[in-house]
Amino acid sequence: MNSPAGIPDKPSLDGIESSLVAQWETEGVYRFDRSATRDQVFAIDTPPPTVSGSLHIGHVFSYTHTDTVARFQRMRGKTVFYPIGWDDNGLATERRVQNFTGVRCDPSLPYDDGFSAPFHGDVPKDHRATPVSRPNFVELCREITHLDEQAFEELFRRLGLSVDWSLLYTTIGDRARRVSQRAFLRNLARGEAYQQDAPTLYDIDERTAVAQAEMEDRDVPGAYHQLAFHRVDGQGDLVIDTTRPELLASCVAMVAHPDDPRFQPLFGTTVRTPLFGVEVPVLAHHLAEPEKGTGIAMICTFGDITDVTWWRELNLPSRALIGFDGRFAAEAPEWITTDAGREAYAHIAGLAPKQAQKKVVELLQASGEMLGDARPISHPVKFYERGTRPLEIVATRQWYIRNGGRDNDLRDALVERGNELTWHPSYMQHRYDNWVGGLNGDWLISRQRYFGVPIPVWYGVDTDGNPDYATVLVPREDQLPIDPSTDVPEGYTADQRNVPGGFIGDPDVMDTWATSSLTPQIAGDWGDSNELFDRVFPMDVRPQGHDIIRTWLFATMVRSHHEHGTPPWRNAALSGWILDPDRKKMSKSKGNTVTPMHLLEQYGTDAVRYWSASGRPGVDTAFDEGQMKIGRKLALKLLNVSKFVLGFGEPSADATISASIDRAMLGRLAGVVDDATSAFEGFDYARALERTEGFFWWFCDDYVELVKARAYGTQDEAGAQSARAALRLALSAVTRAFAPFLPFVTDEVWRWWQPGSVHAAAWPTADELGTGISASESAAAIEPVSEVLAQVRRAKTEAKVSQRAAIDTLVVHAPDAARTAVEAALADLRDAGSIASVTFVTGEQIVCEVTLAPVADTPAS
RNA sequence: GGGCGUGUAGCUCAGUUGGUUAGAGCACUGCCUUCACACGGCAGGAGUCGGGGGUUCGAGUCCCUUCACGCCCA
Repeated sequence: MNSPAGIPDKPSLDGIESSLVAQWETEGVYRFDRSATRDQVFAIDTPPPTVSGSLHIGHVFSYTHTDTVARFQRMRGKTVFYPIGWDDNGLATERRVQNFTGVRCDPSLPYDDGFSAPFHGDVPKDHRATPVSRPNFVELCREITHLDEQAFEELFRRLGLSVDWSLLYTTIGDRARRVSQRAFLRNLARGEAYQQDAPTLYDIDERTAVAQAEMEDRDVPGAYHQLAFHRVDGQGDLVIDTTRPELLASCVAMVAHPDDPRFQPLFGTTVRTPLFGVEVPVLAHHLAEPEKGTGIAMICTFGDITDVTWWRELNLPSRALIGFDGRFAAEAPEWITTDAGREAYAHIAGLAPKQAQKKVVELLQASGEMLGDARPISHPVKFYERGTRPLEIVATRQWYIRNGGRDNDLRDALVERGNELTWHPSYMQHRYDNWVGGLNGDWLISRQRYFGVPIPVWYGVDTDGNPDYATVLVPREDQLPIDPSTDVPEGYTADQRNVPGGFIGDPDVMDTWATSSLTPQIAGDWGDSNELFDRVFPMDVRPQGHDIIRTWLFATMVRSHHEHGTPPWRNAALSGWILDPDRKKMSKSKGNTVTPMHLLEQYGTDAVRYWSASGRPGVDTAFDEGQMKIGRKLALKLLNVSKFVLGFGEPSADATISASIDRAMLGRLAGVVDDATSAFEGFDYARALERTEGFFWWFCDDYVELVKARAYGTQDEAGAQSARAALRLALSAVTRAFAPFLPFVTDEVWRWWQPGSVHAAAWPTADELGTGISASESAAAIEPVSEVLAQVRRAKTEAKVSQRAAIDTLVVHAPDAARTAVEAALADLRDAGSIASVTFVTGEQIVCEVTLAPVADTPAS
């Protein structure tokens, strides 16, 4: 058969990606229409990937899921707002820059405009980080992230994501800084943002405060130490168990459960701490656990979060000793008044907690105030999720945004906002509810870091030269973005910086989540003119990983609730993770990640997308190259069957689809299209793919085999026209139904015979297939025919002859209804099976007796 | 300790409100060089649906209980 013009003789998948990617860009297939009204728009709040290294196969997986939905909605006629951003600010980037270039930021240094980084990768192990100014450090961060961003873009384009690249943003870019600072100032004006001097979880290595969402418990070895406190009434000792004896100098009280009869008589009395001799009260609080240790504990400021609660609720003094450097204060504090106590403190002054513990234990053992030996245990301790040493609690001034952690009304309102979302899958909402319900403080957003969005305020400086944090100077919104370390507040001049009566800039930046919680506002260009924003907000869907519900999803909800009084989206679509073959989560730290580029090259993009799209929403999925092989097979099959079907040529203008089996095939396809459509509407791309794929293989294996002879013209003209028209109609619909999953091969074959891109074509509907045949009628017409065909094939396989081998007689035992269906397709069956004659016998089930034609002995005949 | 999820063939997974004999692909085995496709086609074997109990005419599906694994939180 000669291929018509436009159809290659040897269709191939090789190289189709690069030419189509370029074509899509030129044709603007995925360009957002800024004149569309909100009801015509489908808006996606795409996750901006963290730019700190390389993309791995997990990115391919989840971004493909969203892309299939975007393509579906576009084909349904929506104008799809599908932006992309790079999350490039934050600690992850700072670390990468430090490790890659061998520098560290020292904000006290002046800018050096001739500076260049000592290394670009391969920093020697013995290199001591070169200190650089903050502006130089930020420049390096921008340089390195820019390189990474180019690599990300290349991969995402190669992956065929139908994002509108003209909507690209970065979380450190001007637009993001402007939006982030504007939102903060609005929070501040409404009282949702506030500063507070309070105990804060603090990473002493990174030297920054850490939010509740960023910490995690890790089981670490520790030990119980039994310490004797001395009753002031001289009636003996009170013995406690503690894992942190080094904090003894920070002890402010003892605490036991109010119902505990062992300690009830002691409430209201005082004891003296061992070693330091500080007099502290014995108090009652319900959080004290009678079963834990000796049933009574010491409260230190601050050993853990419970200490903070006790400190607050029992109105205790603050006796913090560990500073920002993670070391004990150099001078003995004023509350230690005895000479012996001050002498003891001198031993731990300036030490880190671990060394201090060792020293305190030695001293206690020497004084006899520690009973017995330390008893090793394993217990959970709070860590910054990126940190290596336990968090300390340090009293500092920080900025917070109210998130319901200290306000039940707000908490309830945020839970209610969660109810306004449709969650996919629905059980993911529990994680949100649990997280919101379990909050125990507001959201700490200030970070003592460098590569981030500056907190856009200054403070007055009093006549003594001390910052007056109560006098907050703010910029106007039209001045944003600003950097308070270089910009000057209105009414001041630059030479008034840091001088009495002048001003001082806030040195901190915002937590990266404080900016990424505004992705809908950043992507939608929220601001003075909301021409774009009003067309896209609230967005239709937030796709994201289930592990960041407590951070990204929740934070975005908080900002939108405060600013807009609405959820930021209608749907939340949570994707699962990629697991390695041992069912462990793929992550960089485990070293089991797989990079995607070679897979895209080896199997083709469509094949990798096929594997991705077969991972069901929210379900963790094993990395499986086998699925990619199947995806490649599928793409090849579509290529080949398209060539075959189109090779029959166009049916005549008056062709009618009259053959029963043709109409039944289209009826089955109509049901599949309906199913795929409703699956997609519920974000279940995997089901849409599965249904379409199931139809497609049946179509190729059975239907095409059955009708190909008729389509060639072996029967009458009407039959040929019917087959050709039905084949083309089905091919068109199937190509479009596969388009969201296999964007390359579908567009390749579509362009052989249709104008424009398949991605600009309409999503198939049951109506256009025009049969009006129900699913059960289709099945009744098809299944007996498929069954007979299968039995004929089996007979040939068992006889070890070719499927082309001729059959003399076929006797079909079948119930009447099945017989009617088989007779309707009898000519096709005889062609497909090379069957000379067929007779029917009434029977319960379909059973075929096959008599093969004798095979000639001589090979030459 | 609380919450959520998962457990179906050697592997990866479908199985919608309970309804014939539990499905698909991979892998494996056999056959077919066939005129769209050998980067192919046709066919085959293979499962006590994690265990136990219950509801029901009927349970992979609903209820209870238990085990294993994973995740989130404390």
